[in-house]
Amino acid sequence: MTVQLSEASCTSSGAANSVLLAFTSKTARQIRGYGECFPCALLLAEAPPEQHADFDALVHDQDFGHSEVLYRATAPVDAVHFIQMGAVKLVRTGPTGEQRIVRVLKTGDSAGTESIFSQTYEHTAIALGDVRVCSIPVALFLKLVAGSGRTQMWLLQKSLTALNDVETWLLQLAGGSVSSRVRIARLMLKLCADNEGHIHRLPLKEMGAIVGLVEETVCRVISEFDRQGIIAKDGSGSVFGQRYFRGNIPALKKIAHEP
Amino acid sequence: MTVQLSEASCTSSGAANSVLLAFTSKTARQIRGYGECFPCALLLAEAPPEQHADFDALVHDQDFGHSEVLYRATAPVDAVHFIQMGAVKLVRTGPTGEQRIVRVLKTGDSAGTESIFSQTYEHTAIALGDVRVCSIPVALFLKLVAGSGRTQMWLLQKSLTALNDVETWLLQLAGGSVSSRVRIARLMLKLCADNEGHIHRLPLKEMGAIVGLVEETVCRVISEFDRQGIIAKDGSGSVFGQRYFRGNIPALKKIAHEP
DNA sequence: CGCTCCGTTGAAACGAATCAATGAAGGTGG
DNA sequence: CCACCTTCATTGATTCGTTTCAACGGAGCG
Repeated sequence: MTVQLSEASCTSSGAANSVLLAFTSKTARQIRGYGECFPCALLLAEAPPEQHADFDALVHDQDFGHSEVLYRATAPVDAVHFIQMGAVKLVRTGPTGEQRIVRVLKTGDSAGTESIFSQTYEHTAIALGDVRVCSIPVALFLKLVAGSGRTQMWLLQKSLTALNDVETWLLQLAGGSVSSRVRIARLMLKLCADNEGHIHRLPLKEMGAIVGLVEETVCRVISEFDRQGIIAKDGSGSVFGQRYFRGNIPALKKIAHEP
Repeated sequence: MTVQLSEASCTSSGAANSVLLAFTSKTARQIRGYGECFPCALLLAEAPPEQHADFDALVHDQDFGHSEVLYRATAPVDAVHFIQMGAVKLVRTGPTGEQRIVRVLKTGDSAGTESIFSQTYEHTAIALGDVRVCSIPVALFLKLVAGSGRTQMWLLQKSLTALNDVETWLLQLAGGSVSSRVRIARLMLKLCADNEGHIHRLPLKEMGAIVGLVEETVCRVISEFDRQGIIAKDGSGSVFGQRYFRGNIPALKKIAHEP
């Protein structure tokens, strides 16, 4: 039996060029049970059979709780992680110690692959809420990648998507002539968790670290949105309400397109 | 005769992981005369002989003058360009029309490769000063890449380097809590043309488009640097003086590390 | 010569950072 | 179970930096 497995079911951002990524084989789930994780399925499907044992021995699931560290900048690169569930922030530290969140990874993204050619990680990766990942030692990962053109193309595509994301980030969120109000509206649109208006809720300080604003300013803007009924602090009191906003997406989009 | 050809001689930013890129063969210059251009040399060395004719027919040098457009955002992707000489700015346009320079490419970088999986370009690429590039139709490029794992790894590495650059850009230059003075000092360090203190001189408005400041503010800061003797408007009057500043690099570095 | 583009400078308006103080929530240990 | 402590969110008053508006001079060009 042959089955088409496309990344569309796994990725969150951008329209994947599925021509390159669809592959025909037994589904990964059938192969070994890594079906939940597209990258693992791809790697396994492309690996020569004699490496399957390595794979089983070295690849493992890992769970992280809120604000736990997946890896730390300047630490030696030991593994790459594929996010099966949850969100992860990538933090950079500047020459004078200033910190800034440069990306937020969601389900289907990979963490650490930026650094596979470096000696040390370039970011600190921190879980936002509960996170489940597949971890692969970097040595094995490199071996598997080297042997598979398809995996290389997949990685390349992921990397280009990430590049695109960061540039969009830079354009739309980073300071400059755009008002705080607009920047935060744009940020909220980026942090959408679904199509129901659920928005990942970060601490105000973290939002500030993304858009380059101070905690208090973020608070003021969000309070204003709240007063205008554009967002609500979903089920205040419940755990849910501390993890998500509920937002009026069209209204936010309108603001995001203001000057 | 076998010769090691490493990209170190071609790239400008970051320490290339030459293990991956060094390849053993006749040098490209010997092969066909594309030796000046590392990517062409690589592609040609990796291409099967029957494609060499295509290569000769379709790959050609191209020159651009100051502020000429290499390609335009939203236009269909037709070719990728390897910069042999000069500098190119990549401009993005936001939802509300705001423009921002997200990267500046220099000799050894490639333009357009970000978009090889897209239908349309993501940036507008504009020459800064005189530029010479090698242009390859994207269809041929994709064919060559698909057939060569080494080229894929090279592209991947380039892409990761670009990602790294943009994130650094975002962290260090984009607004937020960093003062205009520091941001511009950092920008000037990025625009260094050599080790003699020559700095690429962009119109004030363009500098503003990079760091997210208004023309006038940039002017004030630069005037201040001038008054303090940190930079000079190299040989005012000469063509040279309109293309470069002369800067006191250590002094600029000192400012760049201020809070 | 008049035109436009670019750089330059000043004065005033605005927005965000800063400083400061308070309240709500969660965790800890008695 | 409650007092304590820490962290996070909130709000106000003030200060500071950057934008905005405006005006002018110089360079290049038709």
